[in-house]
Amino acid sequence: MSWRKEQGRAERGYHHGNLKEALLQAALGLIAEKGAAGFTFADAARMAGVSAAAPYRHFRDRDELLSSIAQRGFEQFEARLAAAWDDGRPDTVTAFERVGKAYLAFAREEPAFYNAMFESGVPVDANAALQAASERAFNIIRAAAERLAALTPPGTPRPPAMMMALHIWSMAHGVASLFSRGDAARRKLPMSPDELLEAEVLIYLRGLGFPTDRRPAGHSAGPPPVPPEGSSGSGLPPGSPWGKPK
Amino acid sequence: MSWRKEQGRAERGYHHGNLKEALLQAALGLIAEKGAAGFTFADAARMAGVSAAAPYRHFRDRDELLSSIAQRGFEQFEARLAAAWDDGRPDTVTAFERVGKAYLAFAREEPAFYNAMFESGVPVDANAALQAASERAFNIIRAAAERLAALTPPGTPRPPAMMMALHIWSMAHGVASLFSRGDAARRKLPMSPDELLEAEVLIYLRGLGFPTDRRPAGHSAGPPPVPPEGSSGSGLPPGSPWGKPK
DNA sequence: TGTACATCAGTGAACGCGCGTTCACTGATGTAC
DNA sequence: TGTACATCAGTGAACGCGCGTTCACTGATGTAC
Repeated sequence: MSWRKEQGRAERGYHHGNLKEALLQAALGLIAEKGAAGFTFADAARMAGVSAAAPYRHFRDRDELLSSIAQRGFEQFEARLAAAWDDGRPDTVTAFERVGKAYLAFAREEPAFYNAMFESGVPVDANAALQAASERAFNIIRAAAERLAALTPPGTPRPPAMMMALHIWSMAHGVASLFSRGDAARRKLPMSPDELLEAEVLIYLRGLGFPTDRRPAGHSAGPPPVPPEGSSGSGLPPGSPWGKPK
Repeated sequence: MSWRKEQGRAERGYHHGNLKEALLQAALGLIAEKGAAGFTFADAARMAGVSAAAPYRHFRDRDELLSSIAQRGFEQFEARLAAAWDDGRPDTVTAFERVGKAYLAFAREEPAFYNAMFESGVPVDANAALQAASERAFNIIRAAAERLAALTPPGTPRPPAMMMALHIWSMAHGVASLFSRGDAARRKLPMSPDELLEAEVLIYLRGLGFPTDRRPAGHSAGPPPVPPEGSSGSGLPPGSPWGKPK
């Protein structure tokens, strides 16, 4: 067919130039749209404007592409969590809460990454680079938990720092995957996921002995305290979020 | 082929007798094995020992089968949560914690149902029966949260009961989906998911003003208090559970 | 009790489809001299 | 600066596969009389 060159591929030559990157981007878009389960290698090639055989020059198979995405996701995740933590400034509790929000924000804004990282079935130990990236991300939360642990008021029983890190992780993941993901499966809520998580973390911190309705000495304005009865979320229709239709 | 009758289908006649049920069971097994994403209609037929066309007599399509499973899952889930709640006996806090454990137990023991209900992408509002079933299940948690709310010591700010219900749900779901599912994607933990969730809930309850290291007056033995530093989980290798290989 | 017949729940062959993967190939790029 | 050549990144045709779905069919069951 002599029209090959004129057809769409006109702008680029025979070589794509940056196919690996283009495939990652295409896959990311497809995952955001249909979930990691529904994404196919062939589709990614098509979206990148390339034949179905071309991706094999850059990825052994579909799984390798998927785990590359997960890895990149963990790297960006780490960066965002680290920025939110900001080494505990201005104070540990404030920074800790900010990490929780950053977690949610990531899940909301990067549903494709989040999906590939936590819901695609890619085993974290599939390859060393992926595993290292995921460890670095978790270490931000762990470091934060350790600082928090060192600060808990004496007299209050508290779990090991590692457990606290896992608590914050599961709270954030729970809220994110039930209510904050970008796809259609998420449940409807009578409040924002951020409000929900923030209140949850605040109650948790209070349970650890931190005063949360008044900031630790030396810090003025912070996130609002646990919402009292009657604030957003109450007075709304009593339907179940598991069953809320629209 | 004249051997048709003698081959495998010998025990049953031309009619299966209970194909609908057999398909549901087959699908459940397949989902447990490969996840809802990897389950196919044809596979379910094969496992039920029936031609690929037979399922169409009982289900419009794959999605209808899947949402039937989700619905049945919510029904069983409700039953287990209700049994755990036991109308708040012997006391609200104890029963509340038992609900959390029942949640985890369900996720662990019925990964296929859990998957279909929460991770398969089946929209809860796909059909009225499914939605009703999921609502009934959530209502157990909501009822428990309401009783808890009515009991919170005065003076402690607390969120609406609905929000408390969502908190317990997301904690349980977070732990379940990260650490307690039956499939290969779950992360390794330096402690049991039950311990993790129990401590999390206890700290949360303490944050609501409940005394958790000593049971409310009138109740003797209960779950252990929040584990102090040094209990299970500490002193273990400092690796990240996101990256823990084996 | 027996028979005719309607209904029902399966069969198996066929179809179109898209995927993953391989293969010999070819156009483009870069480099040695 | 020019040319020969190796290397690289794509092509497109082909393959086998399993899935979803439809179709006319047929064996089994139940029921009216």
